[in-house]
Amino acid sequence: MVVRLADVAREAGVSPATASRVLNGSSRSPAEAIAEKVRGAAERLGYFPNAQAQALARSSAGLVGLIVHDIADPYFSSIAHGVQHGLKGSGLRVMLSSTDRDGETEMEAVRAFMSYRTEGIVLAGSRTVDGDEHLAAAVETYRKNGGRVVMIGQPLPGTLGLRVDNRGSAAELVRQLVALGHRRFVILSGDMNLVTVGDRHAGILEGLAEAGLEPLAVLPGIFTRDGGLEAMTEYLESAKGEVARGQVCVLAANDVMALGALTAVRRAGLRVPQDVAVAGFDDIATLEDMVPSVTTVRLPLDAMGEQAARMLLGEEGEEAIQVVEGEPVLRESTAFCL
Amino acid sequence: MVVRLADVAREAGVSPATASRVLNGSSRSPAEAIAEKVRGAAERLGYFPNAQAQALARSSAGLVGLIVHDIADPYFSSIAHGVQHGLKGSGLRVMLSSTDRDGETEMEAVRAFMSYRTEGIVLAGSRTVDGDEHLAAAVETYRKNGGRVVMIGQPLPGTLGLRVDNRGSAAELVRQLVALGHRRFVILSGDMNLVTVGDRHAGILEGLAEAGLEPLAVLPGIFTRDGGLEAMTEYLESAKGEVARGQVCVLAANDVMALGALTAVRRAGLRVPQDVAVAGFDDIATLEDMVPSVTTVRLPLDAMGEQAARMLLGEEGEEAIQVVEGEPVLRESTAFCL
DNA sequence: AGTAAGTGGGAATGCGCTTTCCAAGATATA
DNA sequence: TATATCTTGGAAAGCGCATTCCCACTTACT
Repeated sequence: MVVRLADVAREAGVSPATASRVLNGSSRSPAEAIAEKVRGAAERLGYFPNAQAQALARSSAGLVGLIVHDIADPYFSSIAHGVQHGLKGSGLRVMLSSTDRDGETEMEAVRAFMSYRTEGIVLAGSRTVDGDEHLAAAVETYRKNGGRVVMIGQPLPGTLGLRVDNRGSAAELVRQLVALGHRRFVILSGDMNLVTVGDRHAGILEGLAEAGLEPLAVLPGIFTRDGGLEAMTEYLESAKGEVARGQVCVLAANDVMALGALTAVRRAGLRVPQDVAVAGFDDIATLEDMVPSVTTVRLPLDAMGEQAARMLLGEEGEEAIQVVEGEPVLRESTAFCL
Repeated sequence: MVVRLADVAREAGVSPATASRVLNGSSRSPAEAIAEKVRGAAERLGYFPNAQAQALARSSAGLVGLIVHDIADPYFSSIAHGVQHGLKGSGLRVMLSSTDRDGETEMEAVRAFMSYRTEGIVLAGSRTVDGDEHLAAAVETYRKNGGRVVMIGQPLPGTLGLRVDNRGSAAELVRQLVALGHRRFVILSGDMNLVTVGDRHAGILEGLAEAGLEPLAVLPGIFTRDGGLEAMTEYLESAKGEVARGQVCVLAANDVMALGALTAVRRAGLRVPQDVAVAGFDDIATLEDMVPSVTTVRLPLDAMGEQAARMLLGEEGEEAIQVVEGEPVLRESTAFCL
């Protein structure tokens, strides 16, 4: 049914060894006349090398693993795009795992990638405050077995990765907002068990402290658009007075939460930014088409994915960890209104 | 360095055959006492099966391929999410290829998936009007070699798939807009070489024709947000008069183009929907947070991905092709203004 | 012409696992 | 007790390919 290398060799009247040398970039390549015969035979028979067999023989599978929390989230899909792009031309294929933020699923992905002998793993998605020992152990095992791991966000010790300066960037955002005149902040935090959330939170508090301020409220929630919508809706219900007293500036833990919050504000019949100013974090693509445009901290997501891929390929010098600074981008959604 | 099954077997004092039977869901399972010894040994040694070797021995790799035009595009990332979800529990892993709409890259992906002996391929992304013979041939070869192919959009003949009724849905959208009072339409078409674009275009014309209308203009462009932005900007430059004469309704070939168009309109200092109404197609997630909310045709993207996965698994009866109807969702961006 | 060095192709081995196929022991039936 | 029927674990043969040797043969040089 399926054409094997041996079939091609027979058809071309050569040995499997020769056929192999012709069809795969071997260091030794046979005479052109023979090579031509082999290629002709392969073409005629419709030969496709069996990647599993190659992987076994070469003990290298030509795969890399990509783990993200949610591929439908623009944050991760941009990174995924960058990774694909960065891998282009390397001959490596990517295995994707979208874990829906489930730790067990994430571990399972690492184990699977271990089994598939992927050359490396790009692991995007926040670490959690408490439950990472298992993941760390799995990653460690993976590395011991010869795989490279590039983490985006907060690299685990020993791994390569891009460390996003969530804390510093958040603090800087707050500084700029304070300079604009804002004083009354509400933090829309997301799941505090996520390290990313914690860091951004800490950065915000730091920025506020520098100005001698404290947040009016801290709203926990889920780290998604709907999470932002819910938490904000609830807040606006319970704190009508606060908002009536003057413009409030909501600092969301990421952009999708900010979008949810934005919608919540509008549904409550309030204006952005006059009544409630809103800022996000990440600078996902759709943000620039919003009206009012939304303040955020820009992260070069696509480039980060690409760089992660290059680190995996070992093309990035031996800088184990690179720090990514976010750049605050002040837009209309946080215009200060007396 | 790396632990093999044979090592586990030796450690447990059994044969490799027995170890294999214990550790992988074989039909024959040894006595519990022995099984326990084997599991213990595997655990102690940190054994991970080599998926390549298993694939070779079983001649089945436990992989499925997923090909999308651009994983960063919310249309595709939603589908990808659905596919992942639909595969959950099947033990299948997904190999991703984001092709950036390049036919050659797409072909390469099919070939790679052929080599990796994936059980099937989910192929999302529009066919092109002219250049599909190669793809069709590759897909045909793939199928002959025993793989299933599920196409989302316009299934090629012989493949399984979800056929999106682009034409009918577009016509229906137009009907509803006409009923609202709109008469002056501009079509923002995207690359007419894409079948999806052509179908939606045809549907729009059909809807217009029913009302005895013709489009004011047809703007070709690239099938992305920036494509929409550019084409619309250009149009607004060159057709100031047209817009001044009264509200124009722009029908974009998809949502991301519509978002670009929206921004173009605003940058030109015009109002949505009073001066220019805008409608998209797909109903990507961020649409609901836009102000004004954007009219579109809703496609159940996530569910489509999930269903595609199930079709690949053969869980969907033997209906080879299922038709997906889009549902027009009229929102503020197309409010009719005299 | 004779030897050394180089070339090019093939036989054979092994990558790590699954899966027949066997054999030996256990149990059952007459 | 002797024969038939299950069970169970192991030996061995692949799965499809890359690659190391090895050998036959050229070419270069003295």
